[in-house]
Amino acid sequence: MNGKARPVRVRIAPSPTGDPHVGTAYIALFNLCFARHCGGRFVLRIEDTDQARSTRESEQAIFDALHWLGLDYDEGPDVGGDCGPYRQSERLDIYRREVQKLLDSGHAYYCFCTAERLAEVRAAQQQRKDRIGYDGHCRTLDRDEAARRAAAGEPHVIRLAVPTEGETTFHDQLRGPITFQNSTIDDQVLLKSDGFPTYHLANVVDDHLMGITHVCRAEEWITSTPKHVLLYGAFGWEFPEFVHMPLLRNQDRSKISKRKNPTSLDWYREQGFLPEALLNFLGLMGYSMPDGREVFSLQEMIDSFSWDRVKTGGPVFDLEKLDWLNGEYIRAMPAEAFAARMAADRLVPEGTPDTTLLAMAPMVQQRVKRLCEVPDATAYFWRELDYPATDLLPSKKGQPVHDAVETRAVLEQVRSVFEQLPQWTTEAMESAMRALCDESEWKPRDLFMTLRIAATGRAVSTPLFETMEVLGREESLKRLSTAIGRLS
RNA sequence: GGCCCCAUCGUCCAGCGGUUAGGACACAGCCCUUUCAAGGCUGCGACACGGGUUCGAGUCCCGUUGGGGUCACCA
Repeated sequence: MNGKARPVRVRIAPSPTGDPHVGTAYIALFNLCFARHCGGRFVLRIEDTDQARSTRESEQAIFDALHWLGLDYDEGPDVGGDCGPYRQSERLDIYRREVQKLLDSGHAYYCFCTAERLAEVRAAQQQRKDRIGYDGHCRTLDRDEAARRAAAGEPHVIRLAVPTEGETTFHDQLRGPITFQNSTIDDQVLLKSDGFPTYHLANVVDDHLMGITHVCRAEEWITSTPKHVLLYGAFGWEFPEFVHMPLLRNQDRSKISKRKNPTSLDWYREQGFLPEALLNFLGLMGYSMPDGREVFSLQEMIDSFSWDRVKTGGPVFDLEKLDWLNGEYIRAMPAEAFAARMAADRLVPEGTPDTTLLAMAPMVQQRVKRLCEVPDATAYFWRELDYPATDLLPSKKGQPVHDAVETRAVLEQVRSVFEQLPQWTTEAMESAMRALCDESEWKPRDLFMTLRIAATGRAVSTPLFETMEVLGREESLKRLSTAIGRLS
């Protein structure tokens, strides 16, 4: 359709407002996969044309989030490139220069309508159930006169003169041709009264100047695409290929939103989702591997990438599946890596010996889905937890199996066995305890649970003897004594 | 409401005219088992509806319904 020989160049163009959005990562992922698959380049452009809402903090958060995810761009504000500046607020002269061309060719016109008038027009249209849009009031103004007024400093915007008749069609990579009647397209503002361009103008000008060959963005942009197409036409520029990705959805199928879903990438990072897992999950939203694999790396997605494998239906964002996937990635980590991660993320007390972390790692990895669960899941490794004495008494279906006297007696036996155990190892402890069961009325199940409570303070824990091995003999005996004390 | 997009299990995907409609998450049961996990096995569960086209439609076309997006000097 176009760009036969042009090297592939794609971009994401987030606006730096609020927290870095999961949708940005989603679109970035697909752009990056396509670019890398074709040996093209992936660009980050900051669309900060909304002076009121854009902030530098938000911009920095976008950089950080993208880098955290490993969605590294080849060009961007913080990494440079040959097509800069990559921040629209630094390209204002370019937009003014370009929009002047449109003014000269009659494709755009000055508009002096006040916000009040526009509101009135809109209200009237709404009441009459008319088409909503600018009524063309200033379109017929004398060109020279309008230019004079503008030059004299009268507040104004510049609008696109959309043809009143005919239709505009563009090709979407995933959806085929999409047609709009020109009569339904508004005379969009191109340059705002503050001298800043609107998204529409800046986006088209920059995509052209930056050599963007494929505009892959979210589905919500489809309705503004004909305006962009008209702009390319007015400028006499070559059209890019358009690719509109489906929108991520809330459970109720509305566009994913902060109120109904966590949308901040910072949140995912804080919760302890691994970048690889989040990327994999996002890839699952709308994409599938040729062999049906659900767990795959970014590189594997890049290698297999094809628009043919992208779905158009809007996927519901399912945190439960992300949790499962994150668990898969956590379990797949080498124990050394997980241990290092626990320390680096301060999920464990500072100064914890590597040997301890390494011993714990396999037990913990298997039991958490998010890294943020680690501190609670390992609490009893660092301190003796409080618990009611009754937790120590084994019961079956609510009926007591051993009373406090029996339980205390067996714990004292256990303590003396453990004190004399030649080796403080899982194997030694387990065989000693099973032997004790053979000689007493205690079933392993009951004894082990009582010991589990004594050692960890919880009915749910990492494997008993492995845990006690990590705790060490001294600490374990101390906790046994505490338990015995509670039954006195 | 106008315009535009979309439509296979509850959810995410496979299917690109001929399939007992497959997999994953979740859920349920069983197994393993010192708890919880993890793992294994089994089960539950879908082509929105109506017309065409065709020897034959989940697959192609049209309509209906449903869902979504968009109608700003926000992107």
